[in-house]
Amino acid sequence: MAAVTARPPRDALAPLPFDAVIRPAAPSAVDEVVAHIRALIAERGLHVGDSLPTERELCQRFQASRNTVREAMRILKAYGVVTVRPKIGAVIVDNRLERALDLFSFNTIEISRKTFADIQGFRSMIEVDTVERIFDHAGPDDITELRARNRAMRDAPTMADASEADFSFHLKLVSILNNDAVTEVYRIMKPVIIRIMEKGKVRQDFGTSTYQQHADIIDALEARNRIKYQYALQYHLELGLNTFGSPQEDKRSPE
Amino acid sequence: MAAVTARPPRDALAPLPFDAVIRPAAPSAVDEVVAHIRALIAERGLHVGDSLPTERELCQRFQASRNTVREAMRILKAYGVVTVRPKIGAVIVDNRLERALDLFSFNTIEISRKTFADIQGFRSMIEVDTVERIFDHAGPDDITELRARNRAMRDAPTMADASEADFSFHLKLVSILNNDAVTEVYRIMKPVIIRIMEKGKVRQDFGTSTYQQHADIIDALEARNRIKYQYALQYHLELGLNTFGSPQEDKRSPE
DNA sequence: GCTAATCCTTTTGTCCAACAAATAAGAGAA
DNA sequence: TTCTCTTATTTGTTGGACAAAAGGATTAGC
Repeated sequence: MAAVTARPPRDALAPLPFDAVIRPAAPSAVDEVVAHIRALIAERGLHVGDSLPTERELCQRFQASRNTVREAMRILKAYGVVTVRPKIGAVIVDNRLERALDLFSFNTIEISRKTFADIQGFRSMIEVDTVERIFDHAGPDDITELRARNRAMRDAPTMADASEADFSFHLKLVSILNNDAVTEVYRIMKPVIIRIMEKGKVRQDFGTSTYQQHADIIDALEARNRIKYQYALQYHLELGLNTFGSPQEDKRSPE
Repeated sequence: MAAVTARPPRDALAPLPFDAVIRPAAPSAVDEVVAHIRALIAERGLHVGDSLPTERELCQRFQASRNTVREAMRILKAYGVVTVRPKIGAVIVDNRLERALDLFSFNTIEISRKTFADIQGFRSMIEVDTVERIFDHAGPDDITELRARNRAMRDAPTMADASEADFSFHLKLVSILNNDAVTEVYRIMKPVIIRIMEKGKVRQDFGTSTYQQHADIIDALEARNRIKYQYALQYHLELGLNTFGSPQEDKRSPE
């Protein structure tokens, strides 16, 4: 009597095999359940604090096994959109920011060189290439604030505080652009940027070389010297690349 | 005959109940497996491209059931540190930035005038201000591809298809920068950008004025004419601003 | 001998059923 | 009424089965 049925041929109605051939990225049952749950949240207009149906109810609703639903729930938990407790069930939360931080405290995986280069390249576009916009908007108060944050970095007691202050300096710089989209993206990227800042540095570096580089950038900004500003900032951003190591990793086995 | 043993009392050795009281966040079996795998990666010094042991091997090594190991693997996949394929197994990757950005594609941003201006400003920084980088990287193939996508937009049957093709054009433009961080940010902003593109337009506009603007941009890029390129692109991006309504909200600094 | 199609084996993907643990809710006693 | 104990429900974990994918070994055909 068919002890285990194991997911009736993809879909009881449609002959999926052809579809599966055409579409290489066949969504797994778990992915489908995740999409279903997201759709459920959307259509019911659920917000933080609201509860989701029980696992078994979701099994029945989406015609999936409990393990499949549980794996889907694991994804949602990992994304920080729900918390699950026994008997209580799944409750919608918003811990996405914490999760983003968790991602890069994941010391087990070293940030790849490609990621490193892309992030620094992105920052270079936002901070260096936008020189005209920054010069347009920067006022005396901004200069003062930048100097204060640079001193805070120099005087920070620990490595973590120093890199936090370092980020704060650059965040202030881009905030001069007065563009929420930019600051939001920077906020999301903060964990990676922090780790990049600490890469190959010791505490003392923040108080000496990094401090001096920041000072040069501020001076150029205050003097409205475009060339010097771009040179100083570009130099500052590229420095970490050397400490990262030789770029042999990316090579596609030159055979 | 004890068909299912189900995790012998937490730990065969230690009396955990006290611990459980002291420590409110009692780590689940899945969390422990995740920690074990992280430790395994660290102690073996595994990097991007290396493979993890098979699921059943991990079960045996950590004394956990396969479902538990699978849920742990789901977490690692959600974190973007491994990819798993049948028969191949789990391979270490680094898609954490992509996942971090993904986290924030959940919320449906409502587009205010300020948001609209910021998004367009952001695009202007990425597409216009980076002119030197784009000129450095753009090749004949890129020009051809841009022309193809522009024609696709002109010939699109519906409004939705046209705006999709419009986005595709701009995505191709920024992809010339060869920076995953930029393309990822564009990808998550896609829904908003699409809505901006359709704002105050009729289907015909994509085939006439928008098509011509794109053509001008491509011509300038091909001719390596920086001034013309920046002018054409900036003009193109600012056009939508007028159709959005009176800009009384965003007090433009009177220069 | 060499190529190509076929079979085989390994590994992940999904399903099912059971028991353990946690806990909210209700029943019962003071 | 209020506190405590029981109960029922829900998540957490386990074991086992089969399906599907994919690489490797085997064999047929030239």
